Amino acid sequence: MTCEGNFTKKLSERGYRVTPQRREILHILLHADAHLTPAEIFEEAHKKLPNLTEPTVYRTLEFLAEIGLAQEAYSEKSKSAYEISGYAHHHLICRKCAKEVEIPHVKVEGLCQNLEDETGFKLMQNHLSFFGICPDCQEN
Amino acid sequence: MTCEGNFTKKLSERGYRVTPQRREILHILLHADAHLTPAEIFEEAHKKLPNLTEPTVYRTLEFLAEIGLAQEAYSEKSKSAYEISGYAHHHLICRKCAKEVEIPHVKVEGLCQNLEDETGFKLMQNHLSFFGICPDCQEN
DNA sequence: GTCCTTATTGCAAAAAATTGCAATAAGGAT
DNA sequence: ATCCTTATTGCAATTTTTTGCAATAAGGAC
Repeated sequence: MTCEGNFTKKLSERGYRVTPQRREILHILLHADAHLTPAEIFEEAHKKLPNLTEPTVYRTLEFLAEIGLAQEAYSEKSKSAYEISGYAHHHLICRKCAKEVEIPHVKVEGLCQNLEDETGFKLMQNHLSFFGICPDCQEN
Repeated sequence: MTCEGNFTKKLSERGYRVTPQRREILHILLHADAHLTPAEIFEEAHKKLPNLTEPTVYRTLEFLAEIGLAQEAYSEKSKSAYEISGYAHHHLICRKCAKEVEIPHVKVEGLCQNLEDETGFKLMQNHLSFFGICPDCQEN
């Protein structure tokens, strides 16, 4: 089974079709160590699938996010970026140098629980982005 | 003094120019009860300033956010939206019906403090968006 | 394997957002 | 009030993202 097999299995189990395009995009997301923009994903996937088009990448990413296999990771200036859905985690991003620090979900869990209790909302929060200035940039 | 006077004053105090475009966009943001998209702001401002162009709206919003007079309020699917900078607050947004509940900053303050202490980052977090399903939509 | 249904893709076109640069006008100096 | 400097704007062109629709191909039935 290829590395994205677990994910394509979830697709077919849920009645969605497994296409080369979806397989390749999942593959790329799985091997990315950070989140990627649609443009980056297109560039990469296009090497393997020469007649893949941008609209397909955009629609596939949106689709994968909708069914929960990928998630949108908001980055600066509302440029969109995506990453594979894994363990819930969050990012602290420096507004100056763009350095990112990962925040484990446990840190945020208490707050989420409180919000759920108080508002009755069921949270689907698997990626928060906090912005700030990192220690290095504070000095300069 | 017009209603946006406080804001235009801050502009000139800090050496930025006060232009009809900036004045009008501030005016619109001030009278909005929610955050607005660049397109909505353009449409509105264009009535008063017929030869205002989109690029100016985009650049002005980005500029106002940069100097802290406005802030970007991330909404769904990374569409950008802006609101005037006031008291820090956050939103809990329903992914189904798009209903929004405001979350006062005090709820989030503790978490922010922890993150600052642990990472050394200085947070500039004046607007977080939490996503979930609201009580009404959970029933249906 | 072949056929059938329809989800998914690619293409073409449109809409939204961004960029570079010359023209304009804000605000200080005279 | 007029001039000067340069931040800011508008225009034109580009890039990015989205949409509609016909063509294709995934997956089930036979």
